[in-house]
Amino acid sequence: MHSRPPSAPRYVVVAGVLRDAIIAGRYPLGSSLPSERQLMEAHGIARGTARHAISLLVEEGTAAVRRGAQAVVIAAPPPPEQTLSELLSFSAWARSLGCEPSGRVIALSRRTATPDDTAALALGADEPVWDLTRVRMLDGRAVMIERSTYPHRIGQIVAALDLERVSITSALLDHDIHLARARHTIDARPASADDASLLGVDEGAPLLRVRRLATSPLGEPLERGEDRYLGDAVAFSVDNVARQASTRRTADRS
Amino acid sequence: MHSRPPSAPRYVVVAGVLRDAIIAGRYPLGSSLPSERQLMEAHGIARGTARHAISLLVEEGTAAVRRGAQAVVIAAPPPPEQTLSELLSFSAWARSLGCEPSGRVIALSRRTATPDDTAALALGADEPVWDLTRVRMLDGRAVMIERSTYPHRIGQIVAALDLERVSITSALLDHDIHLARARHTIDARPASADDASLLGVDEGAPLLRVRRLATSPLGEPLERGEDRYLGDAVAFSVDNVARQASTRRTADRS
DNA sequence: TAGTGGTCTAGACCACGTG
DNA sequence: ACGTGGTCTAGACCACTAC
Repeated sequence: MHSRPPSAPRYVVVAGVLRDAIIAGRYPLGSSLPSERQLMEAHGIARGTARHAISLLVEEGTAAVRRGAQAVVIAAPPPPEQTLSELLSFSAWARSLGCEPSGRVIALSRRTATPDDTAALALGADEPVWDLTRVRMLDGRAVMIERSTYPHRIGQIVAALDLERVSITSALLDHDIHLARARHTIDARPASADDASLLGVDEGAPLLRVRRLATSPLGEPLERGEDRYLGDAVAFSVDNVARQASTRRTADRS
Repeated sequence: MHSRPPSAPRYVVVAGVLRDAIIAGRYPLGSSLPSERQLMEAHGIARGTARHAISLLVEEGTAAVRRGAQAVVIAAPPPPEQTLSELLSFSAWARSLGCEPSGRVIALSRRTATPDDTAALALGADEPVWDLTRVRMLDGRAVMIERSTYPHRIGQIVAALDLERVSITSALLDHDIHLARARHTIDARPASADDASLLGVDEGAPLLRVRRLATSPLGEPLERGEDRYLGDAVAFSVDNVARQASTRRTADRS
């Protein structure tokens, strides 16, 4: 069963009941969910609340709705992970895979922001920033090089951490700093000589490059990063639904 | 101005008014949008309708809301593209870049589905499928190899097309077949000998591999594809918001 | 403390698809 | 023809933020 905190909104509770019923096989793939009016009756709620519940299932890709027909189950409910934090936190992701995450700090230093940094991180001129380079490992195997740049306010906190032991994401949370949004840009690049020696591959080997800008709930940039993954170790999955603007192909930069 | 069809829902109209005002500089980045009560007054609408309008801006990443405070502008409104169709249609994407799309058919053939196909495309055993391989070009430069597999029902339609001239996506639309959802899995692979000669690069060059499963609004698989892009010609961007489950890193398959 | 967004109710009319 | 989801109204109470 999907357990929920005591006083969740009614629409969240109802959505959870439906999810559980789907998992239990009560509504197989392709079958219809109860109509909004039926949900009103069954749970003693108003129609708006029933609609809200179903809309949660639609957002997460579990159900699809058509005008004039009841909602249809089109996929199994996803596990209740914190998807974004898994994407931003290597540690959280590794643990969800059942792997032991580890890391080695290659470099940590303070410097003056370049014009490039001030634009991307919305800084004033000449503000200091922090650079952090790490090699990240799954069960002892190096799979990724992570190069991050932090504004000084964040870098101060990061620099004080035991980076081999604690997760930056969760340490920032302790300081009430929430990474709430992120934009990732993904392409393929050949391994440089540096990359190659850090990851133990040949120079020129295909790496998946992920450039990242993570922001607070209000859009203030908190971290700028470039990760390079072993091309055959990691993949990114994206779900796209018509009418949602989340993923796009971008032009070449050559 | 963002023009809209005559009888759009009120909440869409109001959202459009807000978008236009943001673009016009009336609500700069970081400023507050009108409160829901103010929108009720200004547009003569109920609060639910005002909420709905703002929620559109939140979904598309233009605004952010916090309990107790008015919504805040956190980004410029995105262009009114059909993002998914741009992702699924090379032609539409190319035109949005101001490039001339073209393509060359390498192979088109019918064969019996493998167990792999029947699982991915939800087919019966031994159903026929169609394979299509194309090289795709932007302004005459080969940037991508596209390998698609279609169930027979779709393949029939595709095989009858002048593939050098018409877009498959729009041709399917004429047959009332809507590609409404897609899952993309992205990683980096070295160019095979075949890839290399088709794209005019060296064997082993880094390619961005995108595996795709496109489905109807109800989740019926319509196309399975594997695209290989020149690593330095194309990138994918993903926007992630906390609490939404759209993108994830997946484990290695080695 | 005043105003805000988050939740919820109880009605209503419409366009649409399914039976 | 009927039931469905899509839209919209007009209230209400609460928890939270800003001042």
